[in-house]
Amino acid sequence: MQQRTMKSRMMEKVKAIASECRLFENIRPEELCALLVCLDFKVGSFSRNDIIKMAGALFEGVGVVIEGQVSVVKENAAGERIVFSILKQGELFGEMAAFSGDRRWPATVIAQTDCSVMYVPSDKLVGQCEASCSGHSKLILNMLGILSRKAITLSRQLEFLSIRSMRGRIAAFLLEQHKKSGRATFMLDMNRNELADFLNVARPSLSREMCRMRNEGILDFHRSSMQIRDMAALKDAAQER
Amino acid sequence: MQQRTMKSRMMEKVKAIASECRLFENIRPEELCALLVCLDFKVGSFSRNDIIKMAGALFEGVGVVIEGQVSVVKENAAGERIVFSILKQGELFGEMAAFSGDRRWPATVIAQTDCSVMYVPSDKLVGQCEASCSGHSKLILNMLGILSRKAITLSRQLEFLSIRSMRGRIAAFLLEQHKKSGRATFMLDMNRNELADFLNVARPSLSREMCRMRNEGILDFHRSSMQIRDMAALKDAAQER
DNA sequence: ACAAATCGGTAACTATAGTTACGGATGTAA
DNA sequence: TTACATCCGTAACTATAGTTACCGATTTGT
Repeated sequence: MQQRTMKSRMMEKVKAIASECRLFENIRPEELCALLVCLDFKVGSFSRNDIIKMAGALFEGVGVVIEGQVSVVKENAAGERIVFSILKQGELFGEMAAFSGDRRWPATVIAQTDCSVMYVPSDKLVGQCEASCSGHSKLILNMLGILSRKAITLSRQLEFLSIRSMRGRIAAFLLEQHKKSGRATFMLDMNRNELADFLNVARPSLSREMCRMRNEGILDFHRSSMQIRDMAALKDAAQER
Repeated sequence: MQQRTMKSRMMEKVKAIASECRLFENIRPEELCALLVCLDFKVGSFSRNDIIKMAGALFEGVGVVIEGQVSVVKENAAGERIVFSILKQGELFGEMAAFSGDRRWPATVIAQTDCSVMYVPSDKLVGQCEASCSGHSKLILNMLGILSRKAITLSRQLEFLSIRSMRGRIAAFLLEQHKKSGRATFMLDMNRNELADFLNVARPSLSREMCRMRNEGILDFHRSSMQIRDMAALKDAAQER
C-alpha cells in the first residue's frame, strides 16, 4: 500500500518532469501518458556521491534527471577525472551515445545530490507500439533535434577554439554577438571568468587584450556593456590566426 | 525517349550510390527501391564552380553527393570564406541542420567538379508511408547514428583543442592512439602536416616539441613510427594545460 | 639510376599568452 | 551606511608558440 503510493508518486514526478523535458517536447499530456507506458522506462534512485553509471558499462538507455542533480565526468587521456557537465532535473545524459553504435557509457555519471533518474532504452525511443501513438513520432523528431543542436553547439565551440590568436577569438565572438543582436552595442551575458572559459583563455590575458582593443579604438566597453567602434578592424582581427 | 533514358540512368545511379551511403545503410536492395519511391527526393545537376546551395537559403533536405565532388564552405565571423569540408560521392551534407529547427542552410555548398546531388526532405526522412515499409525505420536509425557519431567526433576534437599547451595536446593524442592500438608502439597514420592541422598547431613547433619529448626519453620515434617509452611522464604531460 | 618533389627537423628570431599577486570598482548583505 | 565578497584590470615576469627560411632524408616518377 505504502509502496504502491511511493511508486505512484514517482510516476507523477516522472510525468511532471517529462512534460518539461526536451525529449518529450510538443507531446500533449494525454499522449505523454500513453507514451510513458509504451517506453518501458526504468527509474533508479541514488544517494549523494553514488555512481549512477560507470564509463565502459553496458549502455541501457538515455538518462533523464528526475530529481536532484548529477555530474557527468570523463577521464581524460591522462586518466584524470574531469567534470564534463552538471545536470539538473529534466536534463538528459547519454544522448550522444544512444545511437552511435558503441554500446557502452562513454562517461561516468555521479549523483551530485540525492537523486532519481529515468532510463529510456534506445530501441524503445525509436520503436513504434501496436497503437502507433503519435507520441512516438514526436519522440523521434525530438531526439533528432537534440542531436542536431548538440552537434551544432559543438561545431560552434570548435570554430572558436580553432582560432589560434586570442584577439582572433575575441573578435569572432563579438562579431557573433553583433550578428545575433543586430546592433553594434549590446550586453555580454557572461562575466569575464565565464568568457575566458568559453574562449579557453586566461582571464587576465583576456582582459589585457580586450583593453588593448579598446585603446586602439576598435571597442568601447565597461564591464559587460559592449560597443563595437571599428567594425572593419574587428573583422580584420577575426581573420587572423 | 532520350530524356526518359537519361532519367532512368540517373535513377540507376542514385540507387547505386544510395546503396553505399550511410544514410541507407542496412537497407536491402528491394527495400531501398521501395523507399526511394516514398522519399520524393529531388536531384540537381551542377557545373564546376556552381553554387549548389547558398548559406541562408531555405533548407529543403539533406543532400547526398551522387556524382562528382562538392565543397562545403562557411563564412567566418569576419566574412571570410573557409572551406569546411570536401565531399565525394555517397557523402552527406546538411545533416546537422536537418532537424535543428533553423530552416536555413548554415553553409554554402559549391560544386568542385561537375556533379549531381540528391535532396531528401527532412519530413520524408522521418515519415512513414502507407505501406509502413521497414526501410523507413532503418532510415531513422541511420540518421540518428549519423548525428550521434558527428557529435562524438566534434566532441573529441574539442577535447584536444581545449588543452592549451602543445605538449598536452601531443600527449593526449598519443595516449589515445596507444589506447586504440593496445600497444606502446604504433604507426601514426598522419604526416606531420596533417597532425599539426588536427591539433591546430604549427608544424615546425610540433616537430620541436615532439623532438624535445624524445630527447627527454618520453617518446621514441622516427617519422611515423612511434613508441611511448615513459608512459607515466606522458600521462603527466597530458594533464597539464 | 637519377632528378624532382615531399617530408621532417632545425635555428634564429618575433610574438603571444600564461601566471601570480594585487588593488580599485562594483555589488551584495546586514 | 558599512563591511564583505566578487569582479575586473593591471603589472611584472615567465613560458610557450609562431614564423621564416633552409637543408638533409626520403619518396616518387621517369
